[in-house]
Amino acid sequence: MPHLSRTIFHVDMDAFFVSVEELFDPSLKGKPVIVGGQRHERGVVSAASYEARKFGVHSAMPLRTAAKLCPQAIFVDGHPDRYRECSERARRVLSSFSPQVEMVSIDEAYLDMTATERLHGPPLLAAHKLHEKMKAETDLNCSIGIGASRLIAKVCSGKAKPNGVLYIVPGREAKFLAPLDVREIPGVGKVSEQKLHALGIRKVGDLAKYDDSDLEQQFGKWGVALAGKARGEDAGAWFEGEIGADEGAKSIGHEHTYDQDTANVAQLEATLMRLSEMVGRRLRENQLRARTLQLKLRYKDFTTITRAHSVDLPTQLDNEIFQHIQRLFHANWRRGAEVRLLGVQASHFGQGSPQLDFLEDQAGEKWEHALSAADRLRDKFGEGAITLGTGMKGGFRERTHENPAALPGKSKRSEA
DNA sequence: TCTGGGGTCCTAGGACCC
DNA sequence: TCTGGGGTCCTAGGACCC
Repeated sequence: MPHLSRTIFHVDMDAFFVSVEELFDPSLKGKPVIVGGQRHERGVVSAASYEARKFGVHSAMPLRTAAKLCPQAIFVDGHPDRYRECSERARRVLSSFSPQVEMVSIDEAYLDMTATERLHGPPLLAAHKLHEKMKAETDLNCSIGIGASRLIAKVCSGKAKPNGVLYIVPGREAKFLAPLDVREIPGVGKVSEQKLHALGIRKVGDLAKYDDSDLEQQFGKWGVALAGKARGEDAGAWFEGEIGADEGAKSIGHEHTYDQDTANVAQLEATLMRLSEMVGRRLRENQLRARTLQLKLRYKDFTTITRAHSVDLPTQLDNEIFQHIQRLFHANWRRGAEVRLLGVQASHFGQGSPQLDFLEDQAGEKWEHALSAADRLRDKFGEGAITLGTGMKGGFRERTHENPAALPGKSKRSEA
C-alpha cells in the first residue's frame, strides 16, 4: 500500500477584528488600534493592530494595561455581527478551493487540499490563488500554512504572518519543529511549558529526544500526544479526525462581568434571568434541548465556582432554565459577598426520557412554540419588540413554587 | 497589569449498578 | 461480616484556544 500523505492548509486571517473595523472606517488604517472595549473598561484586548503591537500590546491583555502601554491607541468596541459576516464570506472563498473545510474559529480554518493538484496546481500555487481570491472577495489578508498534518499547517501559518505562505514538505517536519520553543506547539500553554522547563525541555527538539514512556509517566495521556506532536503528527482529540466532519456544539453558554462588583440580589437575579433567556433562545434557534444546566459564579477576589444540575427532561425554555439556575445560585452564593461575574451554560443536548405526562408534554410544546414565535418577532423588529406577559413567565407547566415573574429588572432594553 | 466571552477537552472522586 | 472489580453517570475544577 502506497503511503499517502495529506496536504493540509491552515488559513488564518491577519489581525481579523482590526482589519474588519478598518473596512468600516478606513481612517483607522496605519494607526494603533485596539479592539475589545474602551480604555478604562474591565475587559481584555480582543485584537490589536500591528502598530499597537509595537508597544507591547497583545490580545488577552487587560484594556487598562494596553492603555498605559499605548496611550495614543484608538480603542474600538467589537462588532460580532460584522465579524460573523466577513467570516462567512471568507468561508465561501475557502469552500471554492476544497469541499473539506473546517472553520475552527471565526478567523481560521483547515482545508484538506489532498488531491486537488489537477484543479489548483501544486500547494504553493494553490495558496497564491487563494490569497488573491480572498483579497478580491473580502478585501482581507490571510496567512497560509501548509503541511501534511494540521499541526504543521497551523504552526506554519503563524510563522507566515502577515499575509504570507509557508510550506513544510513531507519528511522535513521534525527538522522544522526542533528549534521552536515548546510553547509554540498548539496545546502547550503556560502550565505545560513550566512543567516541561522543569524537566529541562525547552525546545521541541528536546521534547523529540525525550523518552516517550517517560512523557506518558509525567503527563499521562497528554504526554503521549506531546510525543507525537514533537514529530509533527496530529495527536490528541484536538487534532484527530477528518477535516470538515461537522459535529454540532456540545455546550451553549453566556456570561457577564459587571462593571462594578455587586451583592444586590435583585440585580444578580435580573442578570441570571437575562442570561437564561439568551441561552434558551440559542437552544431554540438550534433546535436543541439541554439536560444539564450550569451556574458560574465569580467573586470579587476572582475565586470562581461552577454548580451544575441535570434534569430528566431536557429543556429549551427560558423559565425552566432560570428556575434551576436561580436555585443553584441561592444554594451556593455566600450571601452578601460581592459578585464579579455570573454565567449560565447548557449542555448534554438530546432527548430525555420519552415517558412524560401527556398533558404536560403538550403544554411544554405550546410554550416552546410561543417562545420561538417571540424569538422571530425580536429578530424582525428588535429586542424591545416583544415582552412576554409576566403571568406567562411562570410557564404552563407550573412545576415550581418559585415565581421568577415576581423579579424586578426583567427588562432587557434597559440593560442591553 | 488586575484579569472578557465564547468554547473544547481532560481528570478525578463519588454514587450506583452488576 | 468482610470484600473484588469494572462500567457509567454526575459533578467540579482546570488547562487551553481564539
